[in-house]
Amino acid sequence: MTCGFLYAPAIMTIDQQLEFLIARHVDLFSKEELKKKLEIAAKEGRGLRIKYGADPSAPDIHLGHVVGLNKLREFQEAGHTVVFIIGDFTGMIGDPSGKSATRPALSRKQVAANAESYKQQVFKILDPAKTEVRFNSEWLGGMKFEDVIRLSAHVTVAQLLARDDFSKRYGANQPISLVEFLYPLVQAYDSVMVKADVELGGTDQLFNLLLGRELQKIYSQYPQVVMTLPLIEGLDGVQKMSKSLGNYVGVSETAKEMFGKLMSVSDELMWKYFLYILCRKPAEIEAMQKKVASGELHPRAVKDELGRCVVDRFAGAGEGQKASEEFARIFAQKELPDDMPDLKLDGDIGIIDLVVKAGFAPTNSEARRLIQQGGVKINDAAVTDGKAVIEPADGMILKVGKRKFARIVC
RNA sequence: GGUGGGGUACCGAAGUGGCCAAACGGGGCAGACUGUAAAUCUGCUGGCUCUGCCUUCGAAGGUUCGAAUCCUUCCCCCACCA
Repeated sequence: MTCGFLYAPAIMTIDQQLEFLIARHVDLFSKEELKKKLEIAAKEGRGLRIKYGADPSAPDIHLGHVVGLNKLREFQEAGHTVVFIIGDFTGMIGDPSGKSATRPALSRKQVAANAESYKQQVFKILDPAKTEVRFNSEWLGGMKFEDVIRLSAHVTVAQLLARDDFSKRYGANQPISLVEFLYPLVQAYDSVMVKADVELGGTDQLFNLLLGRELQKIYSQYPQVVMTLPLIEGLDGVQKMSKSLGNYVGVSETAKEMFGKLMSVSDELMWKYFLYILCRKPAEIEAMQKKVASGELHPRAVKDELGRCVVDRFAGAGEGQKASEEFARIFAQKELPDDMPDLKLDGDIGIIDLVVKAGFAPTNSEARRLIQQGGVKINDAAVTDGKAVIEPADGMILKVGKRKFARIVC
């Protein structure tokens, strides 16, 4: 079984290309328009401009982003150009998001640093040669207040309140800041400025993307095609994958971390990952599901493949196999990991101090709890007495919980 | 500007003088079971030199033997009406 990513065949008819490009979408406005755009582009011998916006405050690209990035890559494979917009202007203002605390405003320097990190990660998926990276401060930074007012005149409050999360929050007496209100408008204006043919986003972006169409019409442009892709659930299987919830797998994590995290997802969820992260064909996934249902294939084996393929793709070819083997040794055969941190000790040490010194508990109280609950082991034997004193010996192994190890060195 | 509702631990939310380090739920952590899956079950979830002590309920003062709870001042948030 190869772990190859699904790329476009070299030559496709317009109809084939259309089907390829709209695979896995949730919303699409509209298929006919996209077809028309593809035809015109083909006739004129150019590619379409596919817009995708990114928030500059989160330079950790994770599998949730990959869902959209995969689609962008597919557009590139079909000969189109991705316009990757980093929302640095809005990031510098700081966005008071309804649910969480006000996001900190970022400095110019931070934004620039984040952008670099962004590119590095995004180009694990996108083709740099067919990507145009833009910052929206380019056009927003020079706007006068007068321009802002003119822009705002195009949209009504009722239109904005039509957005699902706005109307919900308004109905529930939740605050909505004016900045948030302006956000969709700003994003829509970006579409005008980059002359987007298509804009891609998560399903939560639908309203903003559609507003882009409206605004483009007002500015006498041919409106962009809007396509949304699903927001996949994170490791907990319930909440959307996001950095703030900590339920994500980052594309820049180590092979070991990625693999371990993927093995902890639920069986139901892994199929989604096969579809949206690895872009496996639905028929292929169904075949696997049937085999699992009949008992012919163990779900663990399927998940192992998922882990190997994802790791290979983001950490480098061959890394997946290594991570899988290491994982099997540690958790199935309960052996020790290849590399674990050394902990230098000089003399006798209380078990609580040891756990804290190793960095496996933030406070003594926490360490005490872990010990009392049987989560602390020295050389595979649980230490449950908080007063125990450890005489260090070279090569002694401290294990806390299931996955924290340290080797003691004297 | 006016009216009303609020600010409690990671989050939501009870508590309105002592039985409050603070119910309950979520999350998290540990243990059992496993495929480090899910589900389930059990325990823990402020700190410490831990049968006790210290700090915490927006902030600062005050009343009281005793305050998250009462009083004063202040700060902040939300909705509605202007």
